Amino acid sequence: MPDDKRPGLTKQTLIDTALRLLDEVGLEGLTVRRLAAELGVRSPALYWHIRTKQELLDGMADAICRAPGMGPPRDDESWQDWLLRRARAYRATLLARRDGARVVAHARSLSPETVALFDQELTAMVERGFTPALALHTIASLTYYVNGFVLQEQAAAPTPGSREQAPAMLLAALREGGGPVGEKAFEHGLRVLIDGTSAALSPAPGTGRQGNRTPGSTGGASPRPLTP
Amino acid sequence: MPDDKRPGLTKQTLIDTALRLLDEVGLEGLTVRRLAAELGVRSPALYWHIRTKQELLDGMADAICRAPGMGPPRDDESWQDWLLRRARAYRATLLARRDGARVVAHARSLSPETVALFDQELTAMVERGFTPALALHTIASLTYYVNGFVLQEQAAAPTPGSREQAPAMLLAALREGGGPVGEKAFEHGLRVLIDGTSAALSPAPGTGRQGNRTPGSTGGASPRPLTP
DNA sequence: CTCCTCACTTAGCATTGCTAAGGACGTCAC
DNA sequence: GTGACGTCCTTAGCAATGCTAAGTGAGGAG
Repeated sequence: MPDDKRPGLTKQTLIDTALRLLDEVGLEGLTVRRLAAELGVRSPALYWHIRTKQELLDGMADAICRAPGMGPPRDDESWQDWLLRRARAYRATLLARRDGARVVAHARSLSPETVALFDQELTAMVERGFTPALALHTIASLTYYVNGFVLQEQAAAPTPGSREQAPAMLLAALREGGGPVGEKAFEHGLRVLIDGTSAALSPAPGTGRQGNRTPGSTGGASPRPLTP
Repeated sequence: MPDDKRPGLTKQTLIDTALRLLDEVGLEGLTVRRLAAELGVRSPALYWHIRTKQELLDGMADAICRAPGMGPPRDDESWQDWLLRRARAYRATLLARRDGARVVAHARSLSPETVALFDQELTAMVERGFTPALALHTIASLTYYVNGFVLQEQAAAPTPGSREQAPAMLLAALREGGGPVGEKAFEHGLRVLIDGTSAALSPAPGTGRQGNRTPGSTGGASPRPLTP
């Protein structure tokens, strides 16, 4: 089906193969020579399609950021539900690939397509009552949280026996509610961020904080806390 | 004061010098040979004091994590003020050193001393009304946020001219309230996290969410939103 | 004085990202 | 046909990396 041009290799081919190879060998093991071998060519051949290895990594990060689940909300979706869904999908995408978080952390630039997708998300948020700056800050904060979270999650060598020598309160916390990573920890921070955003978007009456809302466009923003 | 033994070099000396050198040459430029030259020795000499370069990086990250401003709150400090202060100090510490965030992101383990300090923080939070698990999740979320934030902040090559070709809504956001990084963006996410934590700690009456609080120890936890 | 351990040296290995130069192959003008 | 040209890949190799192996000199213990 793919109406291929002449070249046997494409930048996109490199990126796809590199992502697949990443799962096998990890970021440390992802060398230019190894990728070339996977593609059946010699390593300098890759430099006809990419200028530097960093450019390849940027492409990989970009592909990850355009995973299914990202993108603007559906029309019937509240911004809370959408942000929850998006953040979970984003974490799942990062977790799905070995060293996925490290790859996006090392990326230096995003493609115009991804920026455009991001812009659609901002637009949808503004339609739901956010100011542009508030929308940007909200989605940025959420992204930073997920990045930092999965980065820790994937960096954590389980280190068997570390739990035994944990100090008292830390040990109590571990016994009570799971570690600092994992599903429960992620959901906690996620809920805190969404709840806090609700408060920032439409401050409760009487708290006297000046909301920087555009007056008169209450839209679909609802201040109710989430009900998990 | 330090009762030095014979050796001219110490693991601590390596770490301190490496941190100083990091500001000069960045993480990419921080090679074992370069550090050895800075210390006036040949590169294999360092391997008498460290097992691997990663161990050096771990030590550097550990030193960063024990910067001034970290550690448990003062007695007269509310947990909100303390978390705010701590998060700001943490960000400032990461920002102060070139590639500071990348260094802690690459770290694989923390020293027992740092874990103990962390445990003191958890204890102080429990004294202020948190459950151990809630305290752990809260401080972990905050740390992930700051890590992710500064990581982005220090990765951002300013890319002059990128603002001109930004899509409509993104451009509006940039004009309105500053970029996705910087002081304003950081403070926004920080406030959202603290406000959301207040809600999680003592849910507003009537919302019907089951708080996992230890009943009867309301402590110093106050549900008021922050007044910036 | 001898021995031993510590702390460092010289020499070098395998691997890395990347470059330089060349060569096979197809297309197109003439 | 044929030569010029652009595309895409090759072989060869460079400088730099983390790290290891083996040796060396200094200083204390006996």
